[in-house]
Amino acid sequence: MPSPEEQLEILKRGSAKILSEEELLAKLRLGRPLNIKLGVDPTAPDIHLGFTVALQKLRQFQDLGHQAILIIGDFTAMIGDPTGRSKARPQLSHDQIMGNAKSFQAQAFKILDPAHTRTVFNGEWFEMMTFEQVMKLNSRVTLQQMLQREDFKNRVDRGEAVHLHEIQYPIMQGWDSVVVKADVEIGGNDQLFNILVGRDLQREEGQPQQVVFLMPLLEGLDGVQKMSKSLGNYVGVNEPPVEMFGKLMSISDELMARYYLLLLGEPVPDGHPMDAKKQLARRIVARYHGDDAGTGALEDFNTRFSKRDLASAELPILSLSDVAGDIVSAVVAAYAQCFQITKSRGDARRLVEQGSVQLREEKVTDPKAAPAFQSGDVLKLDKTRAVRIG
RNA sequence: GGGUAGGUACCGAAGUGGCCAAACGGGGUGGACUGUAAAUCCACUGGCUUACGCCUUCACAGGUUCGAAUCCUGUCCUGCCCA
Repeated sequence: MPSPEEQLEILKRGSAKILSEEELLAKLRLGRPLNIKLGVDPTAPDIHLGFTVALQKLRQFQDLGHQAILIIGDFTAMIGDPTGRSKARPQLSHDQIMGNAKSFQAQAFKILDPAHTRTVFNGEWFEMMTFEQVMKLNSRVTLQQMLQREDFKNRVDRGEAVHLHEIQYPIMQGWDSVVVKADVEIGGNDQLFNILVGRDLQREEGQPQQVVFLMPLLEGLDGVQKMSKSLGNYVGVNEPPVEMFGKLMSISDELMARYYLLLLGEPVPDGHPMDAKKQLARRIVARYHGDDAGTGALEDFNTRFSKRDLASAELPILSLSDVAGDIVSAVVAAYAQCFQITKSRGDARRLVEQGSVQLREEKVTDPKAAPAFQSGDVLKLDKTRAVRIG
């Protein structure tokens, strides 16, 4: 195992902020595996690339001999982390949450080392807390402390509702740290406040305080807001290779530089940005689906988009019997059958009228058209989707 | 509890009896241009319909009216001020 000093050097790489490095070094010198906490709220069934930034750091801790503690916030998910939000999250049912939690764990182990991971659900301790205990916990935090938070303060200033249950969130996250006796808590850059609350509570409980270990936030596909499930601007690690590849190809050059840095830990290579982006996409697909899938997705992309050769690309098959009738019906059926996307006939008609739909490489712009479909025909729906009639 | 301002489509926000499926902006989608990039330009953006039109929608439930997002009553929710 590397020396504490060496470990610190390794761990510092790619981090946004550590409070404090001295404390971390002192803990590393204890010579025992540290408890490294990372919390997740299973508010969606997918882990996205943004979250992998923290997961990868956690893995790095593991590789240095430390113990990962993955907290699944089944209880806190019901509240929802208000961090950075301008309004309260919709509350999820417990069933939804547990379903998400399950697939979540599976995905997390694409990155984490299961042998050195302890997974715990925070419902374990929150569900049985008495109101008395809750009040006691609450008595340690003041309203003013909460209002120091930019997002709460903004909402107050703008005259928007801040519900009391939202204010509980940081306290609960902090209590998690007490329960698992965290030595270090990893989080996104916006988690400073929440993690500091954990330190406060640990001190109150007479525990050593956790080190705050913040990772940069990865921007979502829009390049502006952080990658998040609820904003829909994310790339899930479980997404099919082709989709993942496609999403990554759609990012801006500027964003690509961030992705290189945060996901691959290196700068953008020289050359045409498009080639750099293809490499980025290939490597990330390979990371979660294997090298073959990465190469396959790249090849698929090349035939499909670079060469615009839909005919020889692999396409979902839409049965000939499903396309009886006019072109609009066929488009609706294609979205529904092959992509699980519900389009209204109005939507489909618009696509046709605006020149998005092509049959056998020919634009079909008349919604009334009822072309004679044949087996093997390629029906292009929009920029990225096409099906083969089979 | 009292006063007061509000609750409009994905979001923000107009509209205060018919011309409202509802201005405008953002977002989203499609097209042109490209590198499925950015920027830009154009179009579309409740459902059904080729269309005329029909249906559902302006917190919820009733009511007035030939006609309601708009008026009345009740209910629920939120901000602000007071207690």
